[in-house]
Amino acid sequence: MRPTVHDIAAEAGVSLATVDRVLNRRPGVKDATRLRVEAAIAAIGFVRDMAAANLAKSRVYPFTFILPAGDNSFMRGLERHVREAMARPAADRVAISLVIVPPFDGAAVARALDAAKVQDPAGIAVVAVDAPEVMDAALRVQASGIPLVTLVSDLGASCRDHFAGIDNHAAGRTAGSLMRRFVGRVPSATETIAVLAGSMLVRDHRDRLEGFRSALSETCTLLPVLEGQDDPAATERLIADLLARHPDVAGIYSLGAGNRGLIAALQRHSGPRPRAVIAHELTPHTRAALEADLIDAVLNQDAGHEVRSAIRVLKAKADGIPAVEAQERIRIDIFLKDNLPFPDEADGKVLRPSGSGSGEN
Amino acid sequence: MRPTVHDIAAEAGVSLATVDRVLNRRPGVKDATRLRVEAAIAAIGFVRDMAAANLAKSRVYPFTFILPAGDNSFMRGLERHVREAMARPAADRVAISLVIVPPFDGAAVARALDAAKVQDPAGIAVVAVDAPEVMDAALRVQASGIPLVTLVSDLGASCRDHFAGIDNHAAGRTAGSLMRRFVGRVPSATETIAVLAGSMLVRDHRDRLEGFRSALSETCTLLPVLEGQDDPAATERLIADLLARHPDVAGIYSLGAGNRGLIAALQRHSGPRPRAVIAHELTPHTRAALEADLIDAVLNQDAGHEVRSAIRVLKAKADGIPAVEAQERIRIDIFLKDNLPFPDEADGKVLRPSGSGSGEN
DNA sequence: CTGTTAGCGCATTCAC
DNA sequence: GTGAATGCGCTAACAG
Repeated sequence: MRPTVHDIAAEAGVSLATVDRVLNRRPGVKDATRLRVEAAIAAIGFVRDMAAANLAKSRVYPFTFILPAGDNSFMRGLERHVREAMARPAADRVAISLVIVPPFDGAAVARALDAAKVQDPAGIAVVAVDAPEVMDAALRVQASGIPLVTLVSDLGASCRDHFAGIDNHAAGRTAGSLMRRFVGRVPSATETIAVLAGSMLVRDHRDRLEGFRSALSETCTLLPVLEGQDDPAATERLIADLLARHPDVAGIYSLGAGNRGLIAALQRHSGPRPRAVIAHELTPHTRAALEADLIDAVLNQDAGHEVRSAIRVLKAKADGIPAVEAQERIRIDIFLKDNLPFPDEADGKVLRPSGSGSGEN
Repeated sequence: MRPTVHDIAAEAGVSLATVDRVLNRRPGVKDATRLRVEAAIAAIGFVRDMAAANLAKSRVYPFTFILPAGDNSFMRGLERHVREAMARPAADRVAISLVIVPPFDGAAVARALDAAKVQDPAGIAVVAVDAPEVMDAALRVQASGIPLVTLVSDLGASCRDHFAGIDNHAAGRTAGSLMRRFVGRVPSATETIAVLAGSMLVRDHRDRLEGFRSALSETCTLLPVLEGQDDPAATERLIADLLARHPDVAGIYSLGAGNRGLIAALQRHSGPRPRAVIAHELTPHTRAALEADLIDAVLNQDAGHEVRSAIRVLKAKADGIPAVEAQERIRIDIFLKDNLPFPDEADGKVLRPSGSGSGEN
């Protein structure tokens, strides 16, 4: 049997209450006593049973998550993962309120932040829009002492406590590397590459573009960036036009959403498709396109990981624990047709089992 | 407040004990009563607090892990993750005994299995060697009612309850796809590709080779498979010889271990290196090689995920819960220089935070 | 400053 | 078949 608080108490010759005070760094213990208890803890190698502690505390962490509306598959997947976390409050003693705001609407996000603030939750997670009014609202949240985490899309580092998302510059570089390799090297000829973004107004898209450019450097010729506003219809028109105008385009990098439009355009296109098509986020659409050989690679951020990480960080911040940033880094997954995970996993509909997580998986 | 067993008891007009019997599907309850309790559970939407349940049970799961010795970096990483799990028994009420056996030694694995069996643990996890005596021992373990999980390298499906590892055929296909793309398409010319394996006697290597072949089909010419026995020195000789003999080799796929030898040979080689080099498992060596542009891509299986998954499955089996196979699938990670995770993560030395795991992750 | 006591939500003896 | 009582390891009122 592992040592318990009783064992510490016995070893140190004090009562449970004192042990608890020392354990939780609470005041009201003479230094000498504290030292004795700490010695006892070290001596018998005590490790606190967090499950029991949480049970006794019966503390709940009220968190607010703010997500954009719209039919963006990735965002809806994100929402599903949040709802999943809401559905098992048992596991982590978390009570999440979910707020959906209009997409790409800084004012709406700012209002939602202010509204959340007055509820005084133990923490807020928000898919940020890179606008001044959002930053102001974020600063107000922070000023009121509520931990704030940005999700997927970041704000300035000074306006939030943590960012739960991928390194978008690295993602862009990764896409660039793959593009270079996939397009192939035709000696002494630079290839033409097209980039499709949602909007250069959001930070993650800008970062990806920059990374992509830096990886391709002078290897290829980049056409002017197309902006589809993450809208499938607009995107389809842009891509159809591109394919018509540049039959020789060797690769397309879609760094935003609206991939349904891209896929539709590729499908409708009669000529040979570009040698390399790379997109972001594994959704039912991009998955199908991978399987149908319309897309060659998909870079993905695991929405489930991001949500769970955000929750862990918010809890840590709420408890005043510094939360090891390095451990909460979100990976950039690369998926080809051949290493697609099962639909349930990345894409998924299913809850995790009783155990822990992986992390984690 | 979430409903508790007391609420059920009140709602159904029975005692806690009866509620508990129904909850845990134990006999000794009249059908009519059982129905009433179940109705109450459904009515108030009760969900059992597993943390509290485990606390009350104070059950511990004694598990035995059997791993190969040797200086294989991947295996040592695996061992580190097992030790990590041993170090925090608090989290999952697991008590792991770790047994290290000589590598590639079927007889030793079989002996270790038999030795573990007599301890009567709640489950056994083993990095299998594909040999008849191991299968026999596995069957003996299963016959004695102890759940058995193979880790990383599988045995016949009939000899174990679960396999915690990647789909190696898919991994081979993935490598093949990447190889095809990385080598580039030189119209009307097939390229020469070399495959380096550890040994065709282990199942995962065979599976990878098969997948690789199927993905490349007639696109490339595969040289006869080199077998380095996962030994760096032998591997280095093989590769040096290969590079000398086939200066035109376009790609190398290293599907086993011993990558230090491969890397050393590439480093020493004076001429241009093959256009594409793909290896398995992210270790300090392959990571450094990726960063130094000696290797182009690394396929990886997350050892930490595998260990945690094995534990989850063993616990589920021990409790008689069927364990959702689909949720325990291990992903095939693709790493390029550009999307390398931080050292601590895949490669890592650090423990996870207090929270759950992402996934896991 | 320190100790006593009563739970947190659930499982498990034992009586009835 | 069913119920009352006790405890898992820890925290949080209260007393002292």
